Amino acid sequence: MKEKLKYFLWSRTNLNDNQLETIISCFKPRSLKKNCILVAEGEVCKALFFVAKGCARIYYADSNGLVKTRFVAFEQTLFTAISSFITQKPSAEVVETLEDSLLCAISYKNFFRLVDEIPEWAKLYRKLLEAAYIYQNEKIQGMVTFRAKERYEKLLTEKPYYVTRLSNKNLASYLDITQETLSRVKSR
Amino acid sequence: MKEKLKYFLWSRTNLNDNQLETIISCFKPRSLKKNCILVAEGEVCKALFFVAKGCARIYYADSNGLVKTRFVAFEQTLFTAISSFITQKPSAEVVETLEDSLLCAISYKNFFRLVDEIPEWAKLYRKLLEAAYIYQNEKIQGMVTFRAKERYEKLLTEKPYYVTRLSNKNLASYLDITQETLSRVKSR
DNA sequence: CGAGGCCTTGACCGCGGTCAATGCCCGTGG
DNA sequence: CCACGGGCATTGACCGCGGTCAAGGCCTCG
Repeated sequence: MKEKLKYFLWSRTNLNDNQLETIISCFKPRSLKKNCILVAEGEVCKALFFVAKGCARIYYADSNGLVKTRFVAFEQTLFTAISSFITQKPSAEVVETLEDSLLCAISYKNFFRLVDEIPEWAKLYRKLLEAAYIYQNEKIQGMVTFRAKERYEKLLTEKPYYVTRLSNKNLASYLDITQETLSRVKSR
Repeated sequence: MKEKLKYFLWSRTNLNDNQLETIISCFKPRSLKKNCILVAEGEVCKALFFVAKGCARIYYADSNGLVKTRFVAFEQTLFTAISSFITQKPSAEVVETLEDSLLCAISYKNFFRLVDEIPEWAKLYRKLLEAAYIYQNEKIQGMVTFRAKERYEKLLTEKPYYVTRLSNKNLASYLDITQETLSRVKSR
């Protein structure tokens, strides 16, 4: 399982073997059933995760208790409840597996120790933040400029695995529409 | 004008005097009338700006040509068309002054040269990215969980200067509603 | 002055949310 | 093995928020 993490880091950074080993030894493997809560609402997010297998989502509940999915992490991605992870304040967001999954987790402490000690790791962190920002920005644009049906069709062509791997319920939540309208949209 | 930038950096970092001077000397002051375009659509954003006086906004046009305001930078803030600045690809976003303004600008080259040379500056950049991410995340949450009237009222209590300093047109664009509904919402 | 932009108000209507009924699938236990 | 229950998906009826279009008034600036 750690091989995937190693390959992921190796292919995206200029870390040397020593550094790679130090970093990877900080990650702890975790095998989880589907629908496991990794970070609960109100809890401080103390880890960052890598998905070796399966997938997980990050969601929050709006004022009416409706579930809004901010992000779905599939294989080969690093993710966490970023805001809480950065600020170490209680998280409005919940992290939950959507399938039986194999994850690797690094603690807040170790993560930021490495940021201070290994410049190349700090650089990776910067890249992550940049990517996360750009992702959020595009998501906002999508939500603001496209209507329900267009958002679905865009996702279907750009990231079809979202449509195939997620249940309608979760997909609808990710697109910020209701199950019912997703169902209608799908059937033309 | 540079005094404000100096104080801004001094109060937010641990840069020593030498470093502060190097950094500040990289910024070029610019005095601009209102409604000046700093970065046009399709142009690569080659600078990051500090607002000493006045304000500027970042917006983009949706598929129908409607203007959507992503961010408004008032005094004492660093800002840019982040996505384009990071990737050095043509910007979908436009940067425009909303009032007669005094800005300081640092070029892409100098900015990232400093990131490599001065760790404390790299740290500031990280903080900026973190803050930008958290800002976007909250904006998404607000758009998804509140309706037009609630968004306006939230902004009115949390950042009243948005309501007082921006024209209805720009405020509506920032809230992602039309001028007409903003007008109706304001009059109860 | 006139022209153009901004704000307000009214009439209309469509997207998509809400509620409800029904059917389907699947895991669990008798 | 089947019966049952709960979650998910589908479909229909309804309706409200907020967008669109249009008209009229006001302010600013050349």
